[in-house]
Amino acid sequence: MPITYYMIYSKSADKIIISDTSDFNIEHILDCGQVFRYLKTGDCYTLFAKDANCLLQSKDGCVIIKTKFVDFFVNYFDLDRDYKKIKSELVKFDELNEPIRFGSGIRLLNQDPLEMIISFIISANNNIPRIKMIIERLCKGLGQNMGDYYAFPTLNALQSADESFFKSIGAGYRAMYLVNASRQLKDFDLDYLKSLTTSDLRKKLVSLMGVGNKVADCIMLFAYKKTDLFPMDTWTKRVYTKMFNDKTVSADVMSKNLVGRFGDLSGYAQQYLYYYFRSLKLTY
DNA sequence: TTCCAGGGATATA
DNA sequence: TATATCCATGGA
Repeated sequence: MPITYYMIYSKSADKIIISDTSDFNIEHILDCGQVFRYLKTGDCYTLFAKDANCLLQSKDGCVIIKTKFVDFFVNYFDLDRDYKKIKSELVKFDELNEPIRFGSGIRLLNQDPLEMIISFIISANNNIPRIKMIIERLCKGLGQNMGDYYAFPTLNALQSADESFFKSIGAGYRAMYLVNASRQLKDFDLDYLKSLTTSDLRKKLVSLMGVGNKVADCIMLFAYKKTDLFPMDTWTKRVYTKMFNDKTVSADVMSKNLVGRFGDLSGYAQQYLYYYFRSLKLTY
């Protein structure tokens, strides 16, 4: 039986080395809108996820990930998935040809469900620099002090905060959503939810205050690896309009039509399209 | 000054 | 079920 998979990385106690960077690009991964907690310092990036951190650096054609949390980040960066295969399937769609070439090093991260729920409630009708700033203040205000950084807050910490706190960090009218959603989450088993179908999980997530279909799709894509979905935001609506020359349909119908087109790889297709067209500042 | 950002809640028909 | 309006904030 042939072995079709090969390792793109090696790991030791304190670092991961990505030897094949054709499917791993730091900028592509960080700038495609799935993650908000990172800093650029010189030619390095510092990334924070849940209560862990790592340092990312390109060197001699490799990417080095320095961290105390090696196994956590092997999973986080989705290193055991074959992105060549995914891209070879998606590139059969003409409209994905250039976006895949442009964002060839994108990977869909396996992020923490609670962090994604809170982050994407904050993301609604907001822009990425402000989302980053609000989340940074959130961690500083409620997250555990890890020494040289702050962890993402636990659910208990989030539940201890009131509306005035969330307003003080700049959340605006989403402050009330964050208070209510945090309360509602006491009845959620976030690990169990992964076993639900995309449709059932979406129903569960949109019951949270501040979570609609788009935010739910982002949570499912970035925390639960549900890829038979296509989050429709202000950019991907423009992509749809450009692709089909039709801006009369609702976002839900757009999403449904695109999932009909890209199937189980829709979530990946969405990231390539989002990253490419946002970089072009596509307008109607 | 107005528009816009990884939209959602609410009222209304 | 489908559409209209309102919502904090700050950069462009």
